[in-house]
Amino acid sequence: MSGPTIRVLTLLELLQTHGRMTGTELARRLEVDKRTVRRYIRALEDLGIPVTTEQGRDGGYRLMAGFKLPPMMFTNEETLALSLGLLAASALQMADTQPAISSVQAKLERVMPDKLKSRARAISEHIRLMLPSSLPEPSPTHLEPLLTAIQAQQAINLSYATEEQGLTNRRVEPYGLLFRRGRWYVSGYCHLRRDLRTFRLDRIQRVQLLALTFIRPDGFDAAEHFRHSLNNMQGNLHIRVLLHTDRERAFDMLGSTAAMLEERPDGLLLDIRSDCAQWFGQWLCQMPFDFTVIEPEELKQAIQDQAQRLMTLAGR
Amino acid sequence: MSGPTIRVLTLLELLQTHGRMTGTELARRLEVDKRTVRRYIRALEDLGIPVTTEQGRDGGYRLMAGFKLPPMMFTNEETLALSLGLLAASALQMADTQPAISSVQAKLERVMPDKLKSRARAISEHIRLMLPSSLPEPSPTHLEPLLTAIQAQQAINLSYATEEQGLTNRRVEPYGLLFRRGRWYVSGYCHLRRDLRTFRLDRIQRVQLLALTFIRPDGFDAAEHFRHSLNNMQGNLHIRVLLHTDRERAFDMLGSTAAMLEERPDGLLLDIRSDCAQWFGQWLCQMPFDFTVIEPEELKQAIQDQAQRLMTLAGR
DNA sequence: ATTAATAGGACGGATTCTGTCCTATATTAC
DNA sequence: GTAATATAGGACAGAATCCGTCCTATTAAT
Repeated sequence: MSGPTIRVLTLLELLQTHGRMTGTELARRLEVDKRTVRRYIRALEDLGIPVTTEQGRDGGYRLMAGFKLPPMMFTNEETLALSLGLLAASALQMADTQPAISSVQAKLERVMPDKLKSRARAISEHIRLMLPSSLPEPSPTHLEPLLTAIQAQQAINLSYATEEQGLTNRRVEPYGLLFRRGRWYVSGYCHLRRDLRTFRLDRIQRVQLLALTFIRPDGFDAAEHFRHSLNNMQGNLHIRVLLHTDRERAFDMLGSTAAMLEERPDGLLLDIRSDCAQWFGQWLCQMPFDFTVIEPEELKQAIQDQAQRLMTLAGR
Repeated sequence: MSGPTIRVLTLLELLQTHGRMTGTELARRLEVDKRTVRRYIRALEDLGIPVTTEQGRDGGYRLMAGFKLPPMMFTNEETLALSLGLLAASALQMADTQPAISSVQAKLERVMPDKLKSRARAISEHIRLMLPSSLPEPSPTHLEPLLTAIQAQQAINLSYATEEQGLTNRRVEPYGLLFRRGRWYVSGYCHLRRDLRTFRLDRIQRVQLLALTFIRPDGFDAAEHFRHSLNNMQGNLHIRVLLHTDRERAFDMLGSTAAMLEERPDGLLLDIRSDCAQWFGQWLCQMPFDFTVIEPEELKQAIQDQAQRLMTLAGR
């Protein structure tokens, strides 16, 4: 965002996408002073663009109702983001969308000027993403009806295969969908269990939309709930492990979890909650660097158990 | 018509309403010199607005189609793919693109029919992706010049920090970019080492485009080369391990690698090549299920070593 | 009254812009 | 082939703009 010209255009775009915006907000977005935003508004008015301004509390700028322009073509940055996104969708195989992705690319390229088009091509041809992809088998067939139900806030009837009880039938008010480690989940209120539950899509046999609407609780976050339901299954252990390594090597093993490591004089402290000492212990067993378990005792035990098992498995 | 900013925008408007216009005519209308009109045209091009210019008699300037986004139609599947892709790009934090992603979403929504728009909204609001994201710190600053160089098949000069030798300087013919486990890499022919090499972007200090073009070998695949360079560092061990578990549990641990498991009467056979027995052994150490190492011996040794270490680390 | 908005004048320093010279290049008409 | 009419863009120095930081005024909602 270099010159004033592009900023004025961006201001126009911002006003068109968001309805009303305050000067302060615009100033933040455009990275200029509030005073300058006023000057830009004035410039738009000089160009004959009808900007309504409202003074006082709850005031702000807005384009006159009915004034609509088509959006500007994507910028270089936007094209990068878009192309990377499509690459990611393709690499993650989140849904059975390979042909859809190609045709989206084709449609978008058709409306781009040559320069952008070749840029988009370059991105999709010369960038490779190696991402953990999902199971090869099942395209998530139930995604479509679930999305509809969530959008319309419509209850559904699920035929769901649990590990313990086999096929169950339950009425569910679906709140949100989640994709994690190659699998799709749907979260919602389950009338059978009378609680929030999360269901794996590949275990759903049948989805039936009901003529019952519901109201989604405010601020429901599927990821939040998922994490919560993982952590609260049992135990909820407070785990503290000191890793004797540096941030870079830690990142190689932990990925983004590495961000929450705390610096200590003798290493990096991993302070985290987990549901299951055994699971966490096994995970720790792959670390190429040394570590010290501060708490809990169960974790030490889990690691010892695993080590014992490994000795036997690799025995000659 | 006060400042240059307004005049550039007026020029845009003039070109939009009249079809073709000569520089002299534009200069007259804008009350500036012809030279300045040329500068304004240049400014528009820098903004990403495609202007065709025709030299010679009957020449002039004209806007090309594609400086605005036209209305667009997508199928349901395409909308899903597009929205998921943008969600993924946002979750992976591959580049410093959060604002770009939002504005792409906004622009696309503006050119879609209402029905699709609400669908796109529903997808981005009700679907959460939990994906391994990259390091919080460094937005990959060198992505842009590298992409340009790859696209133009232009050699570059890299200032690269290696672990062993510190800062090095080398001429590289960049072939492709790769994103893997939260990090960006560039692959290409390195004139210093006279071989294909892969460089981490966060270790690149400076990229300098050279006025030297090269020819990319046909069918170069960055992922291929990356895998190759990982595997061929040393040894190139042939590994065969029998996993005593089922496909589903195997997938939980192996991710997409699970696809290459072969069914055996007594379990699933993992037949793979790896460079380093130690690394692979440590990775195996986290498995919650039993397994049998068929070959090589080094792998058994590596697992025993790790198990031994774990015993010490978790000793009371 | 207070608060949170817009409105806009004044000013100085950093930056950009602009007209005037150039020369080069491409296309068309004759 | 040549002339005519376009665009393309480097260099330079003086003029203008742009922008943030001061102000003070005004308007509307709480």
